[in-house]
Amino acid sequence: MNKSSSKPFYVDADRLLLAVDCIIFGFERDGLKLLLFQRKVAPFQQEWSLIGSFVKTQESVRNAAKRVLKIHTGLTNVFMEELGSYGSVDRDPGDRVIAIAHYALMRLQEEDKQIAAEYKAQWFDIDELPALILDHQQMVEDALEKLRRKARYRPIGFELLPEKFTIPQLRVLYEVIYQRALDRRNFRKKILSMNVLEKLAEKDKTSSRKGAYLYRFIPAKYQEMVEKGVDFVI
Amino acid sequence: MNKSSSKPFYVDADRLLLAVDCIIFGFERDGLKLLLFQRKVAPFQQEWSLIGSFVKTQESVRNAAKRVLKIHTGLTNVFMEELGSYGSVDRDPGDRVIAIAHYALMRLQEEDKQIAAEYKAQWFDIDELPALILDHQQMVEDALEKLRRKARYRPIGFELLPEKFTIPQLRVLYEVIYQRALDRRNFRKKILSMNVLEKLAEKDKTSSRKGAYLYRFIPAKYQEMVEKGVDFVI
DNA sequence: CCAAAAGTGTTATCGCTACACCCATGA
DNA sequence: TCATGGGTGTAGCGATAACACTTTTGG
Repeated sequence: MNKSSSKPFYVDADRLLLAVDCIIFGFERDGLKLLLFQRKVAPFQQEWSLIGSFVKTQESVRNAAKRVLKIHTGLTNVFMEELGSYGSVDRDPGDRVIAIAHYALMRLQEEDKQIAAEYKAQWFDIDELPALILDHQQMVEDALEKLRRKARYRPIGFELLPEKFTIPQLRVLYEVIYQRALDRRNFRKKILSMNVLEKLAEKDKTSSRKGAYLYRFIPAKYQEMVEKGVDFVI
Repeated sequence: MNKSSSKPFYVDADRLLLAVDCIIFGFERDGLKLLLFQRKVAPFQQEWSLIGSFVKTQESVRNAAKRVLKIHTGLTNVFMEELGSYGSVDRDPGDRVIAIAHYALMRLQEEDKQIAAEYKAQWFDIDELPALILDHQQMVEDALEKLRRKARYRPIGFELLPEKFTIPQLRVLYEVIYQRALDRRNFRKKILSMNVLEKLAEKDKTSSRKGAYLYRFIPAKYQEMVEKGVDFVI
């Protein structure tokens, strides 16, 4: 396949470089993390950067973003969504490049940290980020804002939990996203009133002596909730 | 300037066609309209299409969208926002083209209809659209959903009104966006409780014998509201 | 004088917030 | 036995929703 296309249409249009950049948030009990890596190519070689790649002629934009994610984390089933385009003329002194930013959300586990290390990538605490190249700082800020807003009307947080989880785990997740404490009783009440959780007989005892009951989403109800766009927590 | 760039970086990356498409909503008392035109170029020549254009090397994505808007409506100061990218490989049989869709919102006036006519563009009732090319139907649906969601936490509707407007006008606007009737008393109460409106001495008598008082936004309060992202109406 | 739209208040309900004590358990 | 996190209920407040009559005025 020829890079500049063999088709007979649109022959006068400019051809541009199109990149995807991924803002990858990691969720841990003590806060949100961001995955950054040291750029391998010039310009700005070795500086801290979001992970990204150019979009190829034979892949969709979304697949390009998935490819980037897989390469740098090994993961494929991660919540990811488009943030928006960054298309000013001079954003990249290396050339005219339009970036389509995507943000992803994942639960951080030890294995993820190791994978990241292999690629010279590193997880940073969200409020202790190093200087980033280009407009990546702006992308991160925009992604955070979108994430928080989104969490209000889509059950985003749920994407981050294992199949079975406890209510305190779910609450901590939202506390991390919103960066503020939520009332335990009110949170439980609200969540349970949605009737999307099924209480299991098992308990998780990893974080307390007493143990907390595990829950699971009822798939049909959960799906319904996603579609209706339920107003969530705050 | 060379189309395929003279810079020394990123030489191995594919170069793609990037387009902007604009979903232009027009607001009238009797409902939302959409601006469509008959495509001038092959493939799909003469079929109904959103308005769009390829992004040039020397313009930002946003400016490309503004350019499209200006060409087809003559307007420059219109509320417009990015909707998202449409980047699947086969979306355009003419070539590999990534589209970045934008949606815009404007108050429809007679003059706009004339301008549109000159360009063989036409305003359609939102629920009487003709078949559209490519994935434009999908773009319109996505834009509508985003518009309605957005209207809940940003004072979008206000962008559509003239400087002086009546409360019934504002209400009709939200009724058109949400496609349902709103209670007159509750609407007025809620709007006034926000303290962003200044009541003027004049009345608008174009739509009733009694006449309705004109109002104006208090710029500082309005700005504040935009930034805080007030929860709105429903 | 009447048609047509503008303007106005009250009440019931619901959801959110704030808040404090007991429970189960492993060490 | 005690330290730690899990689990529970209630009362007050504010916001929303439902609802009907009066006012103005051009024709």
